[in-house]
Amino acid sequence: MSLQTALQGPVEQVAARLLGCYLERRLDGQTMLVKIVETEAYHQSDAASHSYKGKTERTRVMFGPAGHLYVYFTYGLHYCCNVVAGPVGEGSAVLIRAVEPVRGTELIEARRGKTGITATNGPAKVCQALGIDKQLNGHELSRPPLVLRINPPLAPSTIAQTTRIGISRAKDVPWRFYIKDNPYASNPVLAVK
DNA sequence: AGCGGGATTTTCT
DNA sequence: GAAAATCCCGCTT
Repeated sequence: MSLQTALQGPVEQVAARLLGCYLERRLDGQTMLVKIVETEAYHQSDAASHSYKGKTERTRVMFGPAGHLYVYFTYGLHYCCNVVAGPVGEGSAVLIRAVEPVRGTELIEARRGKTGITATNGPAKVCQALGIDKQLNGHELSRPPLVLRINPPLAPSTIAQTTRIGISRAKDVPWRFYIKDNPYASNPVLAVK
């Protein structure tokens, strides 16, 4: 399955599709490999999305080709990263909310100053762990030093679908996805809401 | 265990 | 000028 094929179609479907896929990050001569365990979908038709009000300097990448990385800065000190989805001209992307370390766990925990699930169970934590900042905004995820590797789709019965976290508009849109029973998914308790 | 505030800067109104 | 797709610490129960 190619990267481009996996990123086309409805963005909420892409968000579910990215669960179980790997991100490979080269940094300072070392490699970190993580599994995506939690995502959220955002689309220009969605009031919670940065792309809702149309293309701006900040959201330019969201409207570009699929497979690029959209990085934004928020709350004065945090970065969050998204995988751009859909055709050029459509403002859609998938927020990477949580990952599970597969390789390079020691480096990840050292970069975060935390161990265990608290090292990577939140969108800004993922960026800090993997060293993702504004320099990687617009980066092509088919090329080093940051590669998105598509894995076989997970069985639907292993995926949980809920409303999104940390937004004030379109709270009822159930576009958050995570791998059931995965301890690295952030705050599973919110699933019932 | 749960709540509340502070950090800190980009972006849009 | 205010809000923001967050995180962490410290205080209270």
